[in-house]
This record gives sequence, structure tokens and C-alpha cells, in this order.
Amino acid sequence: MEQVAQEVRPDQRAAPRDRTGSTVPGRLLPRAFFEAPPEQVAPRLLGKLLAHRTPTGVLAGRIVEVEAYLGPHNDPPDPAAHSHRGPTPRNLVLFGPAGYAYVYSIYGRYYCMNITCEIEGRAGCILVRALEPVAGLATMALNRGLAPGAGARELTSGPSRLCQAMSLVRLTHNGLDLLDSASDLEVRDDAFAAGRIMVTPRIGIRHAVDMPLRFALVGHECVSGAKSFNLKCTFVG
DNA sequence: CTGTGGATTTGCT
DNA sequence: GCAAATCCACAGG
Repeated sequence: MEQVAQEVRPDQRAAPRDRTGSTVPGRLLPRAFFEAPPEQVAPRLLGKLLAHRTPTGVLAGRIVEVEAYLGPHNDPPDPAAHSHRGPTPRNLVLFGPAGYAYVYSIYGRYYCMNITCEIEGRAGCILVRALEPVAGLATMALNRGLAPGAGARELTSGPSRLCQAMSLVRLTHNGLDLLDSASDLEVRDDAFAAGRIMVTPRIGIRHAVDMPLRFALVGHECVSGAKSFNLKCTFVG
């Protein structure tokens, strides 16, 4: 999978810094990175950083598992996507420009976080399913109700676990621009080279259960669903 | 206006 | 392995 050339303006180079002075490495991704079909963006997103600047410190994790959800303009359509029946108040951000956060609540107690793809009007997106914790581990454990020093897998392995660990909620974070240095929530590239990538069907959905749109780093400790086995494998780089 | 069920996690059997 | 927890978007009447 070839990497997209990344031209970043100087004002985007500053790493996020909070009141404690801690920073997150890497630089913001250009919007063009996300202005492509989600099945193409999803594997390229593996290895990138998700960083949340909070008053008490930076919470950050490396993306190790994602799922692509296709907009209703696709043929065949993706009946598992929230956007598949067209725009609604809940999913409106999916139909906006690329590089924005789509955060929704599920089962009354959890949140899931997506990143919008494609151009305005096309509702492709990527669900972030698992992170490898990189910064703010103690706070993540606190947010998750776990003891300090809890394992990485317990912290951020799962789409709602990572939202809880990273303090991501719909009211605050839905619709945020992830590619703006003024934003408290950013996707960043620290030049980490992803290794082998596996492709499988998506997890936990009722429709389109066979579409191979789940991407994960092979063998990574934090990838969720150890039960689900590989459909096929490919290499990145 | 109401009924239904979900891109989940956790705890108990 | 299974079901509870617990909210609200949205489809249907």
C-alpha cells in the first residue's frame, strides 16, 4: 500500500501541548489523506496517532484496528453503515468534508468514534476499533475504572473502550476537525511504519457481514476480537 | 407518539 | 456462553 505524499504547512507542525507541557510527536495529516474511499484510507490509517489534549494531559494512542463503512453512493451499498439511508440529524457529519470526528452513542452506555472520509456529500467513514496506548496511560486506566498499570489491552482494545480511555463523548467531540492544530482532538503521523496488515469481515454488525472491511496490524496485542481469524493478509509500505 | 434494536462491554452461570 | 445494562435515533403508524 503506497503512502500518500504529505505536504504539511509550517503552522501545522507544532505538536499539541497541554498545560502540563507534555507533547505528542508527529505532524497533522493533510486533508487529502482522507479524501479517498474509506476502504483505501482505512489500511493507511493503521499506525497513525489519535491524540486528545485535555487540561490534565495528552491522551494518545496508536491506531491498530479500524473498519471501513461505505457511503450510500456506493454500488453495492453498505447496509451496515449509519449513512446508508441518507442524512439524518445523527449522521449529518458523515456527509460533510473529510477528516472530522463522528462520535455516536450505542447501547445507552458507550460511544464509538469514526473519522470521515471522501469529499463533502459522500459519507464514507472509518470506525476506530482499537488503539495501542501511547500517552496518558494512568489517566486512561482511571477513565476506564481500572487499577493503575492496567494492561494495554484492557485500556483501548475495543471501539467503546478506547472512547472511554480517551475521554471521547458525542456531545463534546462529534463534528470536531481532526486535522486542525487548534483542535483538542487530532490524528497525527509520527512516521511509524505499520507492519503486516490483516483484512477480515467487520465485527458486531447484522448486515453485510461478509464484506472484508476490517483492517488490523497482524499480531498486535491490542487488536480486539482474538476470536475472529484472518480472511486474508496483505502488506503495507 | 411509540416501539424497536444497535459498529458494546461486563459480569455471572 | 449468555444476558443485562441503559439511551436514543429513527422508522412506522
